[in-house]
Amino acid sequence: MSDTHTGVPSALAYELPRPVPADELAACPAGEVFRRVGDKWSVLLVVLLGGRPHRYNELHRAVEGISQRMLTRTLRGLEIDGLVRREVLPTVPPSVEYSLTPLGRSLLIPLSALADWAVRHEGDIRRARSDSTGR
Amino acid sequence: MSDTHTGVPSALAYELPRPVPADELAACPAGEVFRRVGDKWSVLLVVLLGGRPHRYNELHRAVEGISQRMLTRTLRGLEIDGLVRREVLPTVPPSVEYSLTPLGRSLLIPLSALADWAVRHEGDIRRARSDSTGR
DNA sequence: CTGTATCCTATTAGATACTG
DNA sequence: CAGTATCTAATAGGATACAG
Repeated sequence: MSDTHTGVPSALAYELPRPVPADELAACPAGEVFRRVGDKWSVLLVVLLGGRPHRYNELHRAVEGISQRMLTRTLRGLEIDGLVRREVLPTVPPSVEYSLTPLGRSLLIPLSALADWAVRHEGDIRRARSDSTGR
Repeated sequence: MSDTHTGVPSALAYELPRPVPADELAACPAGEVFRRVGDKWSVLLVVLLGGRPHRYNELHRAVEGISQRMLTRTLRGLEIDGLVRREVLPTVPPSVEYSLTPLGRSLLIPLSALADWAVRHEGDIRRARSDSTGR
């Protein structure tokens, strides 16, 4: 890296879509999405449903740690935003199947990219944290 | 479409890194990252600093709506996780410059992919929401 | 200019009990 | 099986005042 910082940090700049001006960010829908996806369970559920459809209690067992309340709430939120589809099957006793909509599946792609980043840089973050905390 | 599919339901399956098994997700560092990045201000600040380094009050003005408390707290969090660098310049009065670390810049890439998704599907989400709520 | 400290509110999430 | 209802604890976040 030859340049200090007279603009864009040079090494990665060509890989990035573009520099984003500040005023454009404020009105940007990205904020909404990051909060939808940034809660405690949404990503987990989306990725899980990305593998295959699941029934309610199936999700409850798979996620481990989620309360019924939060499972229901999170699924409702995802359903309202059009990411998840809820289908009641006419069985006795009733069963409900949750699956990703096409929109939900399309989200899975950038989501996976971010998850990938997380896996690759897990160590960096933990190291940085313990440099701050531990010492 | 001639499918050689194994059992993956989606037409998008071949675009995805892989189906993620449930037990792998629980222990996965992705959750940590999505929460770090899912709070109200982190993404905004990271993307902003991705454009160029900023000083404290510069960020305070650029973000608009953030309190001093949250600006400081969010920057500290990002610094602790090694995404942001804080440099005190020996001026009078003192000035502090915040910039992305290489780790922070690398995060900018998947972050931009997700932001891109948000921009492209903003309408879909709003439509889904109003189908549920307002009607 | 660059923060800290304090107080207060709203939101998130967990636990538990109950229902069609 | 697939939820709802209620209560409570923890956390996030804003407003304001003050400080080096």
